[in-house]
Amino acid sequence: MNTLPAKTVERLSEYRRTLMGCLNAKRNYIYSHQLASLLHITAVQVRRDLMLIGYSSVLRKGYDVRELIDTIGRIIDSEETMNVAIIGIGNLGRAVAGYFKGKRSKLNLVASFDNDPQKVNKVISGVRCYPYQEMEKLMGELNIRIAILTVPADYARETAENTIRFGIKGILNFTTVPLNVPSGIFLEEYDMITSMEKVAYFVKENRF
Amino acid sequence: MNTLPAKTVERLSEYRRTLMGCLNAKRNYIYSHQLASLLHITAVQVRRDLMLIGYSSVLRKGYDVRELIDTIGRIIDSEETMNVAIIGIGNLGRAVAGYFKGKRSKLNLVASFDNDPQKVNKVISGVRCYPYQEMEKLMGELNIRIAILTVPADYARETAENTIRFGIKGILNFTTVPLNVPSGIFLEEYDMITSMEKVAYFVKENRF
DNA sequence: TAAACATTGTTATTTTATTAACAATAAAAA
DNA sequence: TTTTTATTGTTAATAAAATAACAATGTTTA
Repeated sequence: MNTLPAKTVERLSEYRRTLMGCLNAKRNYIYSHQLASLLHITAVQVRRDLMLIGYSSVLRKGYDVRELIDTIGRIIDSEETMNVAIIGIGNLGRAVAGYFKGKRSKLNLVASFDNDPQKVNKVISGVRCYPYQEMEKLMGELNIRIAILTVPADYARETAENTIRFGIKGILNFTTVPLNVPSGIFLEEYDMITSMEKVAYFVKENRF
Repeated sequence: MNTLPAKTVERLSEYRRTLMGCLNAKRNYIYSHQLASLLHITAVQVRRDLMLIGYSSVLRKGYDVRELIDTIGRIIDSEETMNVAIIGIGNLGRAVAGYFKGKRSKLNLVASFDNDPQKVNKVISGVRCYPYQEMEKLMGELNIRIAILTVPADYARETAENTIRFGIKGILNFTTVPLNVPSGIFLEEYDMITSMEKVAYFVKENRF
């Protein structure tokens, strides 16, 4: 299978969680327009995305919720679990950690790192916090593949370089410092200030 | 001036902050390719964005950093300050509040709301937390235009509807629940789980 | 049974975003 | 002074994403 467009991957993640909600509500089949409306997108978008992953419904009966959840999982999850660490377990790090409570099936938060002695060697938001100095050793031992960067801006670049040196393959950068990474490392950045200023701009303009 | 493309607005926010860093470093002029490289994008992108806001440099001298900061401000900031509230001052809310410390010039965080008696009427992360019940009254009094939604998923929809009823014009939704809003309200959503699963997918695929 | 209908999968079209190409031009070098 | 060079602003080309169009087809209704 070819690599999917990034936007499709994002929506697949959202489809799956929405579908899990449907299962909980004992709904076993769902039409494209229903799934679309739960996510406030169009039915065509849903059908197109599902086409890309080769999923087919029974005509006029809608999609089999459980089956579709599985199919999406086969596409976007890895075979074995993928281990994740949070670097910097301040407010933001703890918030992110909280999302792992609901058990992301194949994504495993296995460690956090910090250099605050108050935090080190404690379990914070459900995950053990290790001293920053042990990162090198533990990245290997725990087979950590993804780093979530929630350190203060001043440490962003240095920390990112370290995680890469210690073998990380993907970084989710929540700091406001833009990173660049060598090829072979996947980088996803999210900047909250940008989002806030964007909202302010469009509110001011009031046409969008 | 026509409304700018959303992506351009996002980059303008990033340009400005990068330029402020330059000013601090006593750099007064900057070439498009230098600004680009600080953000790990292309010089054409920078020039194109600046073309859209009608900024011109002195040829071959690069952009005047201070002037460009001002120009961007005139485009993306509103005349008067725009007031913001954080709804739900848990870990994520506190993390967001932290970004206002550095004083977003025209974006003012004036309140947070929560219904935890432990938090109410205290100053948390630099902002006073008011009881959820007072939202209606204070949204008007404090002239709050933008709501940042950092409540637990179960409250997302209800809370969003309330903020809209109380006069908010823009929502930045950090919950994992997709919202839909009436026209005239600007909605920006960010879903951390989606980002994490996206990173996991591309790490697994290892071609992007 | 035949006609109308609802839904899907997919191709075609449009829109949006990015990248490339290049003329214009001033500074620096010859 | 003339030539070369570096940089910009802008138009043209390409790529990516979203939307529309529609044939195919099984279900329901008449």
